Amino acid sequence: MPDEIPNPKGEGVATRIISGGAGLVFKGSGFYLTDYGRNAHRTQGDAKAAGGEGKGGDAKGGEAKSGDSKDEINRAARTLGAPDGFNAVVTRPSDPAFGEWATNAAMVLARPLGRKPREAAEALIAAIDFAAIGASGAEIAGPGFINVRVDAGALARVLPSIVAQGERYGRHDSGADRPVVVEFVSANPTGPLHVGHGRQAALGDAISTLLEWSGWRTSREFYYNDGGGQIANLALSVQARAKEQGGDDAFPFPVNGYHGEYIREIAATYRAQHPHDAAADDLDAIRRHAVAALRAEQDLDLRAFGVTFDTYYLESSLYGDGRVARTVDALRASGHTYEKDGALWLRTTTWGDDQDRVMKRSAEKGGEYTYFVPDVAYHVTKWERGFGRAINVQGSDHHSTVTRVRAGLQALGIGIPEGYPEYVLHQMVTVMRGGEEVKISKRAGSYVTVRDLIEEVGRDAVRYFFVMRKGDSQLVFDVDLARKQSDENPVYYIQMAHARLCGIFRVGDVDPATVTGDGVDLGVLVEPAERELVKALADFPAMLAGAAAALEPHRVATWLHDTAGLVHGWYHKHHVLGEPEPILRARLVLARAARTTLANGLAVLGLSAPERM
RNA sequence: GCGCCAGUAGCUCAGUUGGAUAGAGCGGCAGCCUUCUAAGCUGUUGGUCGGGGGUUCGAGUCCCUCCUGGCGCGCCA
Repeated sequence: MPDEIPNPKGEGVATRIISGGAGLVFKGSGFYLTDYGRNAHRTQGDAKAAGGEGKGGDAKGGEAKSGDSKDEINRAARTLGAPDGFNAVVTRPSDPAFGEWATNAAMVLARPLGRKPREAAEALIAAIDFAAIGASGAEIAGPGFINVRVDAGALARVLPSIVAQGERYGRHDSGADRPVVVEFVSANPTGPLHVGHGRQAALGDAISTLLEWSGWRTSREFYYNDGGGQIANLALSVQARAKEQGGDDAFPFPVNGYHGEYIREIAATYRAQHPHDAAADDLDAIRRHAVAALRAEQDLDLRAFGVTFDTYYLESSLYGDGRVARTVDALRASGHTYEKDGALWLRTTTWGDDQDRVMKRSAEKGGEYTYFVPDVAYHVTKWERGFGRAINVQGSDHHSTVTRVRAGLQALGIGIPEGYPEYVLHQMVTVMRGGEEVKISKRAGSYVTVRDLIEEVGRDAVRYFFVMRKGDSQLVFDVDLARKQSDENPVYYIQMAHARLCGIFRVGDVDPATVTGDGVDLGVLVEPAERELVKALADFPAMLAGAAAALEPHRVATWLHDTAGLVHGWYHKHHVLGEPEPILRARLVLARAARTTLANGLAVLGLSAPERM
């Protein structure tokens, strides 16, 4: 039965599907058995305790959202005879001189309507109900763009809406409370977490949060590859070090053993805690000790990083409950397998793999299942646990597994969609310090761990640096930059913007809770710097929705940095305290809305929003 | 050889899914502290968007083809 472990966030309990203490039982084949049952879904209903479904982007009385503008433009276009498939593109122009909204609709319509672009634009402008979308006017620009203007009062009507929604501003419910499982980190318990795992932890956690903000019922899952040769290798490595420490230098160190310093430390604690095995002969006990020690280490790393999982799933449990055997039987029955050279193969080429894959090794190779069989069995459990959507965050070095896991699921023919699971593959991380690359080699043991980074530059900086780039890009982690507490460091820049906004209320002795925007004339927010800031705040929900849909948290990081820049610029150029009453009151509303929105963005990335720095 | 990803300013990277004069940060140069945090702000410098074709009103973005780099291509996980 699963252990219940406290969730550090204090939001109920998480369930892990491994036993805490003596659950690992060595089986002759080299695999492990746990007491895992079939109750992974048991606490699923609690998983979203902190989430909830948002009614996001309440546009009532606020600036019209791009979706509303688009609907109106499409409606107007149809009155002119636009073709059925027509769908206007409405964007926020980069140059404020082009207004608050722009559409290319007239240029796209020109051909089907048989008119020149600018003529089509004139007709379209005549047909659009601008009042309905909160616009004060429109003009034709360039080759046929229609630029829509919104006056200050209408633009700023979004601010009271932001204040009213508070911590919920930016949430929406497109996920409709459907369950999704996000698997990430999934490190073998053979060493501390390295920087690659760190990127995955930051990325996976942010993706999970993004999905929660989109109304998905998200479950974070950690899969332990605790079977196979790697664990045996770990045990042998520790044994060799233990014997060495006991004075037995003749014992051979495994050829592919782990050379990290942590192996010596684990060997030392083993010897201290197992005085009856002074000769270090009990390989089974050594293995259990090593796995427990490394899992504890990884838990500490994750805790330091502020990442919490709802479920821990042990590969070994798949053998214990017969899932691997059942999966193999089902695949055999599907007719997609064959025997060759004494091994059992799956015809993965049917689903686009470049070669068929071995499921079960030949007798002379040990007769065991290859890793991908439990992988398929594991993903079947995701499906059977009710996760109609599954997202795997992995390093790009695992991309070859994508095709074969999906192929295995398709071969089973149990109704799992072809694109299941979805994969977010991230490129490798290069760590730079003092202008030189720090080599990462797990086997060599001379690599940078997640905890090294956190201790050196702080949790917030590590998390931000890991999500500020698109996962597809290789990431250079500049330790020297991350540890700087200055304007060169983007995470401090963003947090400083938030702290400054808080400072306005603190110094002015104004209780933010009293600033709601009720009865305040927001039409006085006419300065370009504040108009730009208002627009950035208004775009927050759409930006979040886009980031969630694309599974790209770096968009949030980019938005935060851009918006922080707008805050700093506005703060520097315009004062709040000491201004005439109408200006003061309106700017306090802007300051509170900006503070709330920045804090929400920081929260999505798992970053703190300090009130003073 | 095959597959996936990337190539944008001196460096690190964005670029709203095909739109207007390609943007930030850092670096360089020149300025701003009796006013809500100078951990900040302002100005400036800097580009054959890897090369070449193509698609169309319009391409950093889509297609083809080369070049370069990373990661994979096992009866390892």
